[in-house]
Amino acid sequence: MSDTPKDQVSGDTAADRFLQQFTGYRIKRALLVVHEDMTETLVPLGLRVGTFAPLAVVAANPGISQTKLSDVLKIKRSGVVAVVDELERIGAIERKPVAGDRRTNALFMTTAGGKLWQQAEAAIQAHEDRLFTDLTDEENDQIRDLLSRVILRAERAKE
Amino acid sequence: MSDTPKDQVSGDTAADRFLQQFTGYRIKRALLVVHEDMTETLVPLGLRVGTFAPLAVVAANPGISQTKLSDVLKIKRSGVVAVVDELERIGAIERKPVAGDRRTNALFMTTAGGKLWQQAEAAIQAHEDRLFTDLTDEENDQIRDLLSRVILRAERAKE
DNA sequence: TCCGAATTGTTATGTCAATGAACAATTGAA
DNA sequence: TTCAATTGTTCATTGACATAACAATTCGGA
Repeated sequence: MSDTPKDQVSGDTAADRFLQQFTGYRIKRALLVVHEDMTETLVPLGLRVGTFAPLAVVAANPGISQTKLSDVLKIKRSGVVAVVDELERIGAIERKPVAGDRRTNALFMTTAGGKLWQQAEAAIQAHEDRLFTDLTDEENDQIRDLLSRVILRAERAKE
Repeated sequence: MSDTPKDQVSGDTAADRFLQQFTGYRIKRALLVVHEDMTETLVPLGLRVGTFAPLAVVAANPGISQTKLSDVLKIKRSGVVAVVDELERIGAIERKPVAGDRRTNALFMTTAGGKLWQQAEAAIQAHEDRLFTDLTDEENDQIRDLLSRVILRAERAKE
């Protein structure tokens, strides 16, 4: 195989280019690098990729229930339990009883959690700026719009 | 919470819109729906999302080694073993010894595998056309170009 | 008012994709 | 020739989910 004698940048081979004809594969690869960089960004804060989104939702929706959270995050209620456990354990949020319904937990951020969220949001904003720095603002808007349309369309089709 | 009384389309709440300010989250959600639809598309062919890409690479690179395959797919050699096992078990590809090197396996598609690949490629092409039908050709090119730049940039930064 | 159905959070268990560490066989290089 | 590197492999583990069952609680209709 003399056409690829020893290339460090293996993302530039003919085989790779062939594979990237599929948009789905590109999305996967893009998520891979984003996930990796995001993980490194959140480690110093004691957060993970899987706890950032829940924290964001609770920050924006004080008193949200776990079921509602599972709905927003598109994960099952059983999965929410572990995530809320973790965020509660590190003291970022807390479960509180709800007046009219003893089944439900209302999720609130602690004051420590508020500060943590401020840092996390700034860190992730910087991370995205860094990763997407090649893109103009217009391109950034475009890519987000296109992704949204794909998501909405597919979800509507599932009904 | 009277602002979201009972919406079936939970992807349209304020909470969700807030979360989607992060491009990384949109990518994740997009991959989720793409992955789901792709799975349904491949089931009738006896393939999975995780076996489609390897099959594509072997189709385009007859005689490729497992290590090279792991390099192209960005997964570890140990992970390739299981995938190649599966593709060999369903009779799509086969391991063949290499003349000059008794360590290496050369991967080739069987004739049955060739037909399977033809069907799979067509099915996935239809799947992408269906999912991305809202997008013009130009937008499709754009989104792929933008994703590529994100991927290349992030991978170069890791060196 | 009462009783069955639905909802909420939870536990236990499984699955799927991928990783890391160790290993034998083989090859390459000093 | 001998030591380092490479290839494929096994095994144990992880992370991020899903499914199924369950107790406690609430709701809705006879």
